[in-house]
Amino acid sequence: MDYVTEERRPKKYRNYKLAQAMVQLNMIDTMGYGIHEMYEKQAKRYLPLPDYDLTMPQAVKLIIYGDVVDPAYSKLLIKNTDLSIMEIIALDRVQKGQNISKGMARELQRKNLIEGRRPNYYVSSSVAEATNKKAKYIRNRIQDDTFYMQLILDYIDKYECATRPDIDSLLIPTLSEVLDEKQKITKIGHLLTKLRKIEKIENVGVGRYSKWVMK
DNA sequence: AGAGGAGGTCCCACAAAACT
DNA sequence: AGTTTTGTGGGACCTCCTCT
Repeated sequence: MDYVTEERRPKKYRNYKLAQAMVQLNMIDTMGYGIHEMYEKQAKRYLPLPDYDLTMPQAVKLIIYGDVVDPAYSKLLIKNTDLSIMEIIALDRVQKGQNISKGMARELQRKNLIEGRRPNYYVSSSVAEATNKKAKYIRNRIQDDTFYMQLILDYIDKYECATRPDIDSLLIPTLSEVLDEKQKITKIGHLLTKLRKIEKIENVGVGRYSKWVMK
């Protein structure tokens, strides 16, 4: 992220000849402006911005999207050509379901560029459609929870019972990237409590031997 | 027996939406 | 504009099991 902003871009290389040699040996990209340029080019083409995967300690994985993920995002960019690069990046994160800072979220919300509630923001495609969309998005969000709950119910229905690890491995891959591992566990805990409260399922046993069954 | 861990429950704080 | 409702994450606490 830092390399995208002005401060972190190299203005010139201190050892020009060394840099040239490294370029010729394909050890570094042409002029060191690559990352910033890629972001700008993708934005100009109304495409989703590149992502970095830093999970591997020895390598950096760059994902460049060749296709539009969220059409609403592209429309928005076309209509708002005066957005700053940081705003575009933040919007892009929203459309990918990733986290953004509170301050940025507030700012984007004020400009009617995003809707929804932390941490479930959505890119709004236009102010005129906002009211329609809002209802739709809220419905989507509620649907998400019922979707997850249905997954749990289906699982228990099929296998008659489910342990917590069963349910975790069932839901964790499908939960939003916004949540980290710990938050996902908490969320699943809440979902289970919810299901128990509406008396769909019940918990038997305790600790390692606890399992969920249909009520 | 006691420490530590796993899993569940309850409740609180916070923020945003909905309501009036 | 102020108030109420709702959704969410997180912490404290409880029970019971396992390990030493």
